[in-house]
Amino acid sequence: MAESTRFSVAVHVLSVLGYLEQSGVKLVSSSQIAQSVNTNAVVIRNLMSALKKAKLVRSKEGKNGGLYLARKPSQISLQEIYSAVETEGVLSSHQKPHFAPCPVSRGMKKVFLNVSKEVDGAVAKVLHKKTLKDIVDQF
Amino acid sequence: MAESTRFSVAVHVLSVLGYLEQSGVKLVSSSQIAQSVNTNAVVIRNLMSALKKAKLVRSKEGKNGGLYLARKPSQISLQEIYSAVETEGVLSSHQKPHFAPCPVSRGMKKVFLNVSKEVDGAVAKVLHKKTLKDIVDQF
DNA sequence: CCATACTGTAACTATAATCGTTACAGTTAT
DNA sequence: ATAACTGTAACGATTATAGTTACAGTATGG
Repeated sequence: MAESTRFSVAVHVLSVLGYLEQSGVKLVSSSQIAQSVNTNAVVIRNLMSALKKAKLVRSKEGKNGGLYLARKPSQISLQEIYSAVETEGVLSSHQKPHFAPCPVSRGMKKVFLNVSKEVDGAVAKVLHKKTLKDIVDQF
Repeated sequence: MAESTRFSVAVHVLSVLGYLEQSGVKLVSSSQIAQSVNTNAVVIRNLMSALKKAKLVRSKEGKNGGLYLARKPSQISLQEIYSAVETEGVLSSHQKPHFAPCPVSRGMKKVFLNVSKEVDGAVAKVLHKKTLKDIVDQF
């Protein structure tokens, strides 16, 4: 499987919200955000669905509605964004059934999972230190 | 894009070579390895092509030929395996053209790349510490 | 020296994941 | 009421990856 770009789009989207918030804009519509990302508004709304579940954004429905950050950018870590939109870790194991006569084949899944967990932990540590504010301040 | 499983297959393949080497087996054919991974022999040979370029394995052609490790398992780090088979880092940025009027859109690529590099560095550090021997010893 | 069993690689097809689109129901402001 | 939004389902398009077929090249061993 090719790697997901959901995380990068999520960071982009939240950065737009954070950036405009600084300029006094309270609500941003999904189609405005879609313009910035250069994609379809529905793609943004689907992503927002995940970000809402993670309580990173809130929305106002109806006319003149839109999206806004649920917290201050300094209180949103990239790690939270990551886990909100990516279900799997950074390394993915192949999922073929094992070949019973081979001990390596039988044990591979478990062994790889341990490596995978360790890598995910290191990634989480890096992302935990960075907040959305750190990103927004660069614009 | 769905995430690549090339790394996990590469670790599996090299583990098979390392494991059998311990049992005195000098050469393993691509179809034997394919059985263990539960895939096609050509998939293995294509992967081996990358691993040969990285000088992690060698091959003997012709009848009774096969593949073998170029170095001892203790001298092969998971980091080397990773960079041999994965061209991109663990985080991938979306590649849409930017929307010129939006500063976030214009700057996003560069900003995300910095995060990406930092994450890749952390992953490399973890993988560098682990060798193929550490993996093989678990079987 | 020919049959056999391998590697190496190109070219093509199949499959699956993701993205994008259409459509429409629900909600709120004016 | 109408217009402008969000929310979500369903479907189609696109793309990445895996798998397959085919065959040339190479070494071994009878």
